[in-house]
This record gives sequence, C-alpha cells and structure tokens, in this order.
Amino acid sequence: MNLPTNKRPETGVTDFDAWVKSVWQVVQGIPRGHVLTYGEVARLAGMSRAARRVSQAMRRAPRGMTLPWHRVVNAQGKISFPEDSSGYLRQKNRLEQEGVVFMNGKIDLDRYGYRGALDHLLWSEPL
DNA sequence: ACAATGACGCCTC
DNA sequence: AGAGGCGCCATTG
Repeated sequence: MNLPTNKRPETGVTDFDAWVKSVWQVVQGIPRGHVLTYGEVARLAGMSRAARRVSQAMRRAPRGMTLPWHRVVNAQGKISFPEDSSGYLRQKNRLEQEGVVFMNGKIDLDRYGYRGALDHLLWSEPL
C-alpha cells in the first residue's frame, strides 16, 4: 500500500521523512502509564511493515522535542535494549515511575498496551 | 555498488 | 513458553 523512498524533486523530502514525523506524533500520543509496540507505532503512522524503522525515527527527533520514547516496547512486552545497557535501565525506571509493572522483565500488554488503553476508555478500569 | 546492521515481528517447531 | 529462522528496509561502513 505505502512504499516510501521516493524523493520529491522540489522539496528533497522523501515519503520516509514524512512518515518519520507521523511516528513522532503517534509516540507523543501515547498516554502516560501505557505503552505501544514498535509494530503498532509503525502501523498507526502508516507503514505496517516498518517496525524496525521506528527506532530510527525516534532518534531523529530534534533536540528540543520531548518524545516519550520509553513508552515504546517490543511485541513481547519487553524492553528492546540489552538488559545490561544503561538504556534498558533508564527506560524501565521511567515506565515504573508511571505505574507500569514489570513481571519477569515483561509488561502485560493486555493491561498497559493498546488494547488495555481502550479498555480503560470503555469501562474505566483502575490502572 | 555492496554487505552489514539494527530500540522488530511473525511463523515454526 | 521459548528459541530459531527469515523478511523487513533505511542507514552505515
């Protein structure tokens, strides 16, 4: 449906560049205390197969821009940084500070993920 | 120009 | 549940 990478002669902007901006918006829309997977972000931004590109997009965010990057995890409900890395710990701490609970290094996506967020909207389950 | 690299996901076994 | 294998695709070396 949407295959990017076509340069527009005038602007020099690629479809991928445009998609990157959508990614920022999607990520900024993730409510505090909830998470989305890379695949979900990619899909919501308009490229269903671009899960691996989401991290690139977030790294491209301008310096001043606040992006809740820590609210993006992989489809297994786990943090995608190596466990021994500082990034892993930073992300985990930020999430726990928002009330997200880890069990055996995993987040319950039915509770904190996309569907979980919908449930909260529908019948206001306590977090 | 070409091969390797990921903050991934899905399907199999 | 968990480990492999493979497809993905812009970027990097």
